[in-house]
Amino acid sequence: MTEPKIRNMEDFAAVSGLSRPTVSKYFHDPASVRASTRARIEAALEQYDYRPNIFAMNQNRKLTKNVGIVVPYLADPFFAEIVRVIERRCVEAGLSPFLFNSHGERDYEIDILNTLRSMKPAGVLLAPLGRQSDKSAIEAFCKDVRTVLFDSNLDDFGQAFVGSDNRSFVSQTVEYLTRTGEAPCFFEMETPANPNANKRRLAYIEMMERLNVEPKFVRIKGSGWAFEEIGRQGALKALDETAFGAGTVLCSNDRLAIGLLSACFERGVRVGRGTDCDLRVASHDDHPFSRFTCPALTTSAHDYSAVSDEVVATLFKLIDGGGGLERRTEKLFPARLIMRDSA
Amino acid sequence: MTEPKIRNMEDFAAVSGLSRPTVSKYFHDPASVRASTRARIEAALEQYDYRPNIFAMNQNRKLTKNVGIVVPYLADPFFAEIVRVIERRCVEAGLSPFLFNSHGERDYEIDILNTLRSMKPAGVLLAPLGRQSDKSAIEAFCKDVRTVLFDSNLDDFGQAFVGSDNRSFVSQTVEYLTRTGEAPCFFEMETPANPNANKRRLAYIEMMERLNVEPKFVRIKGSGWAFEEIGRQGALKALDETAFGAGTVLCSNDRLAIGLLSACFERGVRVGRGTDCDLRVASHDDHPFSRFTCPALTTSAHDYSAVSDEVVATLFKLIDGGGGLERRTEKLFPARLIMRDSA
DNA sequence: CCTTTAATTTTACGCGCGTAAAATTTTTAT
DNA sequence: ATAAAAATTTTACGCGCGTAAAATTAAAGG
Repeated sequence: MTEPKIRNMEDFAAVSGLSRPTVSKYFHDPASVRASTRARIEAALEQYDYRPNIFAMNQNRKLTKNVGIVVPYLADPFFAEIVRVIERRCVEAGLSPFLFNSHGERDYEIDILNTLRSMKPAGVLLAPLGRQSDKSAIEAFCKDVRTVLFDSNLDDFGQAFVGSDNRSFVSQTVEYLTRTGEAPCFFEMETPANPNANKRRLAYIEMMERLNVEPKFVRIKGSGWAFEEIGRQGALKALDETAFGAGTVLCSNDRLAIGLLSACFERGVRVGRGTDCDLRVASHDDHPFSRFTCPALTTSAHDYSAVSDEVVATLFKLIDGGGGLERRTEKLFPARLIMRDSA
Repeated sequence: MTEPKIRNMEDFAAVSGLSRPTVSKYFHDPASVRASTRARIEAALEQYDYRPNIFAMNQNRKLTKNVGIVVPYLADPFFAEIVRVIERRCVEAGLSPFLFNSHGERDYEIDILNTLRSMKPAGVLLAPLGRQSDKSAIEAFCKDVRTVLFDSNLDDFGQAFVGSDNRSFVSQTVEYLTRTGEAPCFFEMETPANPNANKRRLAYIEMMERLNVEPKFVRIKGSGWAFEEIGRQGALKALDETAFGAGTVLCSNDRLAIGLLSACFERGVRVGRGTDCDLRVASHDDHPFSRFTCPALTTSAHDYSAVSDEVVATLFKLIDGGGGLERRTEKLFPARLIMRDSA
């Protein structure tokens, strides 16, 4: 080809026979230029496949189309899955999602917030670490950048919170287990990283009191994000000490349950609701792998799709609203009980 | 505070008592300014916590410190895990990793490459989709941007490839299974998305021929990235048709194996190497969950750490080398057999 | 202590684009 | 057809920073 090299929007406008600002308008919103102009630009686009410099664009734009998505630990399939859906929604809406992983560490989270601040994003979807978060850093960030919290609520930071209703999760599993057998004991980490874990514990206690049954806990040690291994080790110890006396266990979350099921298999403890079984196990989250445990895990499912939709919808409200919402909103979605073979 | 508001580097340089370009040098490389100058900047930094505009910085920089990391499907824990390690290595080295997920789709991958091109990254670490990739798009991209391919090799694109040695994976599992029992049949998808799957099949055939045993395949239908479910459905069908005759199965990858184990449990097929077992199952990848299947999965492990280190080291060579490497390199890491209870 | 050389800082300019306001063209109403 | 209104395009300027080259300062050598 003997086409002249297109180095910037100026060059591209020249070959399109238009002025640069007109082309600029087109890239900001193709509908904002006349149809005939749009056609000319798109024709030139085919021929030269020019793309605006992303940095120069964002530098001066009042509002970039960037959206930050921050999760505490991306190697957790639960977050990988929810992020997968959210990211797609953003792209469909013409936004540019940027994905950040806090790696379970306070310092990473702080660095990410600083990076995001300098990216001047249209909005940020933040699932905070929880207990480990630097609350004052997050509070300061939320004042500067329009932020929607999801998964874990943190004080009243951000313009909105979208998550699942932990009480709904627990009430359904406890009710089901009790109705079809006996009230469960609660299997959880001693010092959970995530505020949802605390809410689930409280909901468990509340449910048990309503049923007039003494709440019973198996609390295991451990830190970090290797919940399956923590659950497995804790369960091995508990099994050896016959701590699950009752015969029905409700795990705080599916990852612990996966470890527990692995320990049961290793110890020859039969899990399920059959008469020949030793233990019933249920849990919360509907982790992507809970379908494939042995036996398949009975669990309370997040409405991944509804949560993702609401998170992105809230973000749009923030963006369109200009200055943000009038007041902070909290939206919680109920769980759906998924009965499988483990309980 | 009555401090003047710092709006840009000019302001910040003023309160530091320096010129803006000196401050600019500092941010590019703190060691490039005199110690006394550095001290003054850092003192001012404490007081005003200014951060340079990331877009303006990258716009003019010959080489940004951005690194693109692209994986075909982030909700696959295998990729989540390897990305987790790579990302940390990059941060430790002072680079800014940006994570992209191709969502298993050709169009996403193309869009990501376009976005990356406009980000003028110092380098890109690309795990391509494989069969679904738009080869010419990737080829063109690799010519413009210094790229290290990992996980899946694709023709001779990019400046280097880093991955695992599929033959090493398969030879160890086949050898082990054969030595401790009998030669396995091979469980795989009919039309795998990933070139590694093809290499594993060829390695299996080669190993079997060397052992003078007829290769035997169970090939299952399915498309997409829900490998566990595909494996489960395929295994249910195969079990019902007693297609695993031999009693020893080698799965192309752990995710299929997870589905297979789930199917075995459902059908009451006992998996393991004990005399009371019906089937031995082994696989490849050492997926983060393979430790927690029931029974725990015998598998060939990637050397995640070595691969990650090498990927990042290769990237550094590219960056430091300025124009890149003299010639394309390929580095393959051998697998490590992990004996667990499934075989 | 003075000159030469090296290290550092400043001057001066440009990057690629957004955007308000001015100029132009197109559409609508008369 | 023509004036008024609306839509669109162009002019003109600035954003925040990188960087080559010039100017300055510090270090080295005699």
